[in-house]
Amino acid sequence: MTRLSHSRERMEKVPTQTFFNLPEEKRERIIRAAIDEFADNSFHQASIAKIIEQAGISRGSFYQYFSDIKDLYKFIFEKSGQEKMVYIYDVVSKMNELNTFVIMKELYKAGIRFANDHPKLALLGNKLYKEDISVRNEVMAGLEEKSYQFYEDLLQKGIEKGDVDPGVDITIASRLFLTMNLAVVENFLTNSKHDHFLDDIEGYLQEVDKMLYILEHGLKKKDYE
Amino acid sequence: MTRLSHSRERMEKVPTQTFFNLPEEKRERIIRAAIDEFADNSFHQASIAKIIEQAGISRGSFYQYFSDIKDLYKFIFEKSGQEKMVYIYDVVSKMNELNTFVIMKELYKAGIRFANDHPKLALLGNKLYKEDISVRNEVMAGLEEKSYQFYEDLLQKGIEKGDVDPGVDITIASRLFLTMNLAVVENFLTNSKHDHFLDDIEGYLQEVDKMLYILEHGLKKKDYE
DNA sequence: AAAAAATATGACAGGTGTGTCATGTTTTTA
DNA sequence: TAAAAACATGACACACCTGTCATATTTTTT
Repeated sequence: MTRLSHSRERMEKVPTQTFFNLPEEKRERIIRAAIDEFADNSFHQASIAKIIEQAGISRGSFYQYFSDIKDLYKFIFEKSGQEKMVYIYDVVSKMNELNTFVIMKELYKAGIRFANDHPKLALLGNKLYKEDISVRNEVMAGLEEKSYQFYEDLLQKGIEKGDVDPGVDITIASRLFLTMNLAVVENFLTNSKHDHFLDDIEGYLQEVDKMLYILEHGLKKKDYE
Repeated sequence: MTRLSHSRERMEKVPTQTFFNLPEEKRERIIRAAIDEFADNSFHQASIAKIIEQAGISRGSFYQYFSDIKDLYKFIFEKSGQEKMVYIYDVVSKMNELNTFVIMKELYKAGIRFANDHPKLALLGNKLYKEDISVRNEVMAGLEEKSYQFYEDLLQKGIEKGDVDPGVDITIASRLFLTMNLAVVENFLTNSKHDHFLDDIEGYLQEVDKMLYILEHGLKKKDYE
């Protein structure tokens, strides 16, 4: 209790307490408007003007909740991360038992399911990974390194389990893995927009299998002569 | 001759004839300013205001050479492509003789040498590949498809030569190859900026070897039991 | 119900950018 | 050398954005 009252410090929270005191409907409206804006625009193209316009709040109010658009971006990105966790939690929890390549496949699949259910969040996240390092550092606040670390651990465990070739450079492989994951989601998002609406994403998952086949076996022809 | 005179049509060239009539020194100043601006900023952040400021020309003059900033971007991107050609021409010409994986390696190496000699051009090109599809289509005008086609041909020849596993999906593999190429160059550019200045790029090429090892052999452990 | 605290508002100053245009200046042509 | 063509210039109108602030409204506290 004393704890709690102490937590109301002079340091402002990053979305302000005021923001969380808001009636849920209004708060949701702001969040939705922000997601739309960040899904459609790069960090620098996104504007407070458009967000408050769509959310139907005044400029003055915006600054009562966030100190600038970067704070809002951070908040939305974190929320997105939490939502994505829901999709990959099951896979992560089985990381020690399953074969490394099965894990990888499940991670890719989870990523696609997330993108299917929350296309705007996926879009927004992918956009962020394409931003300059300076923007990424400001908004993701070290989350990127965490991703790499996660994949490095996965591969390291894979070597210990005997699944993964000990000859591969783990740092490089994890970069490759993350990059490929982004490309896979990106590809899914563009295809599901333009082409036929794949209501079942199973068809698309076959594409992922082909991708993983390459990642697992390489491009070289096996069993000569 | 009649041909040549006919080519002076009512359709305005895209950098205007006026631009090419300019004294070389002035033209170069504009090109340099544009390269700087496009290397430092995204398509939407780049501005005519800053370019003319650095080049020391008036706003009115700019519009005598280009109809808007997109035209300038196109022009610079094309120039950059021509310059890059110089680096990969040798490799391309040997495409039929050499082993497919040797070709790939040489292509990566050529990309790195290009980035080493012309970091701003490489930066600018990499930035463009990260832009939205709409921007890419406007500026690259189908050049992207050409890149994919090039890699698909390389892989197809590889299968015919017996180098490449016929089981791999060529479309996906070519996407992977292009993506990796971008990542490699990106990585080189960031490293050569922040860390120690690698005056010899040979050290960095070892990284590329590790990358290609994965692409060639995959991540899976070989020779079981 | 009066005072205090919390929340909301939009006008405003100031910044950056674009494309145009009337007006110069220089070069070429006749 | 006079007319025409080519080239250069920067002020201007308009657009879009940001962060602040005096003021108004609502809610909570006393």
